[in-house]
Amino acid sequence: MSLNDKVSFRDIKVQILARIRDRVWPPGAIMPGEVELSQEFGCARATVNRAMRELAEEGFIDRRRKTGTRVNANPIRQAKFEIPLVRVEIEASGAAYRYALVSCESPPTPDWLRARLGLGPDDKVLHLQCMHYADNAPFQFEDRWINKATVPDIDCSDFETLSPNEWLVNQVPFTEAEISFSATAANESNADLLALPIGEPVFTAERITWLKTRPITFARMFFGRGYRMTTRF
Amino acid sequence: MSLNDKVSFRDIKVQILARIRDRVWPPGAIMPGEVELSQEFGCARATVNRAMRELAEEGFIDRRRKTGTRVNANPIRQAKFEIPLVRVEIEASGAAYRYALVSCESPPTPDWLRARLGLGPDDKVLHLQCMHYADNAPFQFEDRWINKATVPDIDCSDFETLSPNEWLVNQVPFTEAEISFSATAANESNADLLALPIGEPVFTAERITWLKTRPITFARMFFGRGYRMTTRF
DNA sequence: CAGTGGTCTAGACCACACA
DNA sequence: GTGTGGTCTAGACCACTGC
Repeated sequence: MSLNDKVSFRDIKVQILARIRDRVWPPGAIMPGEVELSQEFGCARATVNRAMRELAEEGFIDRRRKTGTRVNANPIRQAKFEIPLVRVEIEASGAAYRYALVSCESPPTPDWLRARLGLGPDDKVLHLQCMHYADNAPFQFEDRWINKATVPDIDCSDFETLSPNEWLVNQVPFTEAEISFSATAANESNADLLALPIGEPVFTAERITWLKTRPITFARMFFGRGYRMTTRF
Repeated sequence: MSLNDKVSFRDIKVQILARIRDRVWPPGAIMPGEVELSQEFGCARATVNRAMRELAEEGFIDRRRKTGTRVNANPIRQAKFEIPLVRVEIEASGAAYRYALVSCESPPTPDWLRARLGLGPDDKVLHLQCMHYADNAPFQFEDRWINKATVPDIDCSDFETLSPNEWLVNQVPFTEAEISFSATAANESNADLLALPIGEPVFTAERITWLKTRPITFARMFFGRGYRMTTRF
């Protein structure tokens, strides 16, 4: 016989989820406490605790001291997206990756960028544009500004063959990032490179990264026709 | 004095992250084992374990039995997005929410939908279209198909005043979902409702949900001008 | 104040993966 | 085999919060 196997926190998660799904504990209801459940399941309270902690992280239940745990009525569920390097994303799809630098210069810092990143009046930036291809089809056009104050040893020559994304990941750690996604229209600066007519919808990502409170880089990424970002849970 | 406070797994996370950021343990390097770290930090192994487990979940490190733990070279960091009800999202922004049903019918099931959801030849569907407004400005156009086999007690009258999204959340639990985001062009069916010229870029979300293996609903959501999905980490 | 979750400990055994 | 992470336990104390 081997019913002696210990109860795993995974088993408990499954059980609890089933009861939530089957409305044994309907949305908004208070569930039994950890002690009670640990007795029912025949395990330590810590085990129940881990199960419920994870369910709370996943947004199924809401836990508060003293009040107890209740089933979440509005399942504000969350979608996770992995944000890999472009090169990795392309290679994972089985396509051949190719990188090309389009332009690189050190222009005067535009005011909008100064405002966006909170740059001081004397901070200098590097501006560069590059393309990522998948099997020679345009996959992504990257338009990036780098704060020279945060990344001093930087030069256009660094990016002849290596994408700035990859270079930065390897050279500069970051502590915070903000990403946003939107739909924009292809314009003069990116339509040609993406092989799209001007005005065509383009899936667009913007990303700012900081090291502590100092801005490192601002990047806009324009994806080729038909790009989708997908997740499942 | 009170240096006697116990070491928290949070403290350990901070310490470890700092060492990773400062390249004390460079990307790809093997870190000390749990036992060693617990001695260094003066705490139980379980505490170090929890800290490192969370760091692994967050994608900073890679853990394997026997081999040990190494710092992730390619920070495949992940972005989390909350997917709340439209109504909640709008109200959270401080705007007034308004819902309007555009159309509702039970047409023959189109072949593309049959294929997309894996429906049988006799499965019937409900098709409905509705609008979500924020302060009377078009916020989202929702175009949804519901599988009547999975949601039997359903009728167009249910959606006169309550959005299908909200109705489904309250009536039908789901176990799995797939969401994807893309950029599309406004077309005859949604341009008017969103008050956009045809061809204008539209941020678009598609969502399929299942109860175990049975498809519940397929929805396309088209967002009004300038919509952005943002996250920070 | 009292009840519930949050966390830490010390110890144990297990599972996996590499040598 | 043997070392590392993975998990469970039993017990303890703490922290928040509603009464």
